[in-house]
Amino acid sequence: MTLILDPDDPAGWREAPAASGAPVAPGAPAASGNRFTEGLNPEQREAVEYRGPALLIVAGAGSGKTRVLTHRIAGLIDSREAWPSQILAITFTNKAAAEMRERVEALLGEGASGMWISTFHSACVRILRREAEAIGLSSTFTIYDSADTRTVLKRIIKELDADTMGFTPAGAQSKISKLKNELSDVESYARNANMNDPQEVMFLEIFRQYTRRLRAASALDFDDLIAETVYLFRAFPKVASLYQRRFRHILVDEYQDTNHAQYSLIREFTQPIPAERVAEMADHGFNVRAVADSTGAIPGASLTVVGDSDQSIYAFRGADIRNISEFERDFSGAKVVLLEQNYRSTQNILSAANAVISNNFDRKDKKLWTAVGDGDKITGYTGYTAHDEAQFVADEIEALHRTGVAYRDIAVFYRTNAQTRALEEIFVRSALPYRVVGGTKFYERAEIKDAMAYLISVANPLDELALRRILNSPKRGIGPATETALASFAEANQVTFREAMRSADALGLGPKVTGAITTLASVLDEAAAMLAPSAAGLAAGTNEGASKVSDVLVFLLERSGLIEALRRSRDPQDETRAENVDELVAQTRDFDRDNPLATVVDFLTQVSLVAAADDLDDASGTVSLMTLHTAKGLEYHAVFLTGLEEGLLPHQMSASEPGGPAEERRLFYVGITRARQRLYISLAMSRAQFGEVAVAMPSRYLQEIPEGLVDWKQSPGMATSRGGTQPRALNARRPGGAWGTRDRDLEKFSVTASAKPKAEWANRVTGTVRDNGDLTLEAGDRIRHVDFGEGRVNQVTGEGTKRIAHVAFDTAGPKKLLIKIAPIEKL
DNA sequence: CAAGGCGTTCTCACA
DNA sequence: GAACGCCTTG
Repeated sequence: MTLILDPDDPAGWREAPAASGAPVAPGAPAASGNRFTEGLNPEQREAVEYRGPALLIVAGAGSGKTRVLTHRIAGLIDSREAWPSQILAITFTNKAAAEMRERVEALLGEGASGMWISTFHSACVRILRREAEAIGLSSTFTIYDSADTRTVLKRIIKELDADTMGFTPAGAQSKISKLKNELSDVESYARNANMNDPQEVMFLEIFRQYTRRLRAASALDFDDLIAETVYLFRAFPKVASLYQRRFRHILVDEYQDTNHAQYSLIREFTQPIPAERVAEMADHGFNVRAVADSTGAIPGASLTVVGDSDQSIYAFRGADIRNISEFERDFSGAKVVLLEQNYRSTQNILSAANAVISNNFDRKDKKLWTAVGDGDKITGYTGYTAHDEAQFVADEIEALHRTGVAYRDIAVFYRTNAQTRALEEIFVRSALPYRVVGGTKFYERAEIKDAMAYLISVANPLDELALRRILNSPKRGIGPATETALASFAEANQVTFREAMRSADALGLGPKVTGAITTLASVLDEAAAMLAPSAAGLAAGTNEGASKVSDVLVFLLERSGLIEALRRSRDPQDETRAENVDELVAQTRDFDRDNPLATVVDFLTQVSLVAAADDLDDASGTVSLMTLHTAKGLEYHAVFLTGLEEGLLPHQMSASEPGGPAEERRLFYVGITRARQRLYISLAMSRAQFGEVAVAMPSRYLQEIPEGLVDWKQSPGMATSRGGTQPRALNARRPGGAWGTRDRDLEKFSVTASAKPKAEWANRVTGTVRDNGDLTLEAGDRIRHVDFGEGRVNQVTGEGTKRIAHVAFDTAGPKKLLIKIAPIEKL
């Protein structure tokens, strides 16, 4: 095995300053009173200054943990206790990583190159690409996302006829993911499997096939990225030692969401290096003296973790809350610092959060408090339909905006992505600038996946999945039968799918099909040649002389005919698709500009690892819509929590999982604590599911908010007996318990849903899109709106199809309407 | 043998 | 409400 120096990161191996050589005695305070602790409260200061092998910072929501982390890192570097290159900080998203780097650099007043601040997945990819050969992978391995994984599993299940035994791609996927997060592989699973159970035997076969296929394609799934890095370190202690020697300070954010594999990885990073291996490394020319102790060994890196078990919301992907609750036991001599003072929210918001989360038993009691005062009450609203609820949200956003709150300081959260539809319809109609963060992402669109598959096929010729994807896209008359013929030819002749394509002549297919295949194969070969660096680049170990990513992509798009097929198509949707592909090209141009010597593989990696929260754009000046999961770690002046209904929050699927309702409650807690000044909670009494309208019940968590904190504009109680009885306090306990699943309540709801005039509510805001064509309006015109009645146009702004009428309605108040589609008529 | 049309299936959150 | 899979047609 060769010990590899980081070619693009020479600073990483510089000799460390003497100061970091001798491990600082646990508990010894660092120099205090420096500029990195000014303005911090005593607990924060302690978290910044403590020096020792292990530190747990229990950071309640909004307690300034990012500040503590960045100040801690800056302090370590500034005091010369560590070089930037000796620091490894793990964050949850790439955006958080970029932000942390900026803040550290701002504190230091200089660049801090060599510092690794990244997500678990990015750090692992970086290591695995460098050490790929050791574990029999190509360094250009592909990263499969869950859709890719599902496609592979679908094929396997079909081939094995496993669906007859009740196996589904989704089911197998989640089981395999769970196993990998526990660091189980096919062999270890096989050892413990009950071979008399046909179900288990079949699953084992699926798991084995899946593993084999990813291997053959030189591909890793998301879970592999972590697990393979752990295996690498365990199987090759010398490789592990390189990283253990280099990283002396490991910091992990959102520690409550780490799973077993990630935990194991952290353990590997913080292992000490025994004296014999240190001596061996010294023989290989590594400078180890600066970090070795008096016995000749290198002590384990110091570990700082930050987390809040109340914000643990990723149990579904294997996050183990015990990692944080048992930290002190795992790392003996660990110091714990508690941050409870909140600098984000008003007391009313915190009181609601505290009250809700206190319903989770089995937690360390922790109460957030603030010095900023009570603030406004929480505003509540119960809509009759999801559209009604969305209209409330839109109206309140406009009201906030009129008082001077910028759109970018407002966010709307929901439990499931499907809930965006109603919100978007209303927002578009209200001419409200918004942005859906995450969701059906750009890179998940079919045409983008196609274009990416071309790049992947060139970068990693072993990737059969990518090849099969592009085989008949654009349509070249290559159907499933031809695809199967190629696959069996490859199998029979022990060659790769790609080679089978090159020798398509030998398959005895029709001349047209054969021609299509060989043409595609040679286009890919030509593109592959573009990737090779020049002799000078090879000698220097850089990518010099290779074509730019954008050039390779444009070449592929043109020569494959993909872009032409989209442009020539009569399908109006293909026009948008062509634009999307153009957008992808523009992105590769940006990438080339920002990363001059980067490879196609670098681009593919970056795309694979973008997180939902990464495409947040603070400068966009729009309202942000996102799921509660994506919202973690963010904060807004005003927050709308929507769809607070049984079945959504808690989600239906959580009921059957142990700990499900408690995790859903934490999700609610995370949502509440994102708000700085204003919090809105809302729900609908009926919601479309499966395309059908279903009755919705208020979420059980709503009644956990103390009565006095919420100002209900329309409470669930009022809504049930609309127009009839007195408004009933939401929290009023009735004999037999609060509203929940009792039949009586169900009746009430269904009465409203069915007997109440449908004409009035079912279509209060129609879901259909109108087109008012070239209706012209100007200030002074009177109009009639289907929902809002009559009003007067005050102003018209915008151009063409984006013209917006600012209307003062006689009863409904001021609204902004997108003229083209608003259900209005001129009077 | 491929392409397009129609009935059937669900759908949680994410790197 | 759309993505998938099956079925018919070209």
